[in-house]
Amino acid sequence: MKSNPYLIGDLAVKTGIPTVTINYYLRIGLISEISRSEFSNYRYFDDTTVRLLMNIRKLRLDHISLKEIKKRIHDGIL
Amino acid sequence: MKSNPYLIGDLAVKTGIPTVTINYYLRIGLISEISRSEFSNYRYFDDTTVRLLMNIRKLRLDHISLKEIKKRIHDGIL
DNA sequence: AAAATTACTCAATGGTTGTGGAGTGCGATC
DNA sequence: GATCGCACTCCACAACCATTGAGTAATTTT
Repeated sequence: MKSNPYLIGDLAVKTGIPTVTINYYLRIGLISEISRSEFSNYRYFDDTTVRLLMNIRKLRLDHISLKEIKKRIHDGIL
Repeated sequence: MKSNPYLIGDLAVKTGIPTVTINYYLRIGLISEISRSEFSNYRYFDDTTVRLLMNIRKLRLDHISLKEIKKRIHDGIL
């Protein structure tokens, strides 16, 4: 039972994080796509990605480093 | 959304129907999108659309008219 | 102080999508 | 024979997405 599909631009609208930053987070493996378009190679995301990004945004406003955030995600705290 | 998300190009790959034709089917209201990207305005589809298009393809190979197909869809036969 | 790291940010290239309008081949109708 | 409708098909435009390499300001490390 999945949720709504999103493309990267939708994530930006929903989270307030610019697409370039989200692209950066993808590049460093902080977040990842749910699946991909077979044809266009576009990345698909869903509501879990939105929630994760919102949490990341909060932590970043508290000056928590990306390394620490990555660790928390890996530890299942996020 | 219930199943995997698709963009129009994915539908073309999965059904063998060219994107231009799918676009035409959309234009005349034979099929419709499940939802849309808020940001890019791209159309999202899912597996129900894939199955519907495959049925349409079969009927079309049997020279069933689009009007008849549209009627069958409306009547819930498809 | 110099060098390195962090967290972005920008730019260029090439493929994808939406939209509207116009064109095409073909069988049916007048 | 000309016109009509059907079922596509093509075109041009603008916006979006993926990827890569490079740049940058601020902080940290050496």
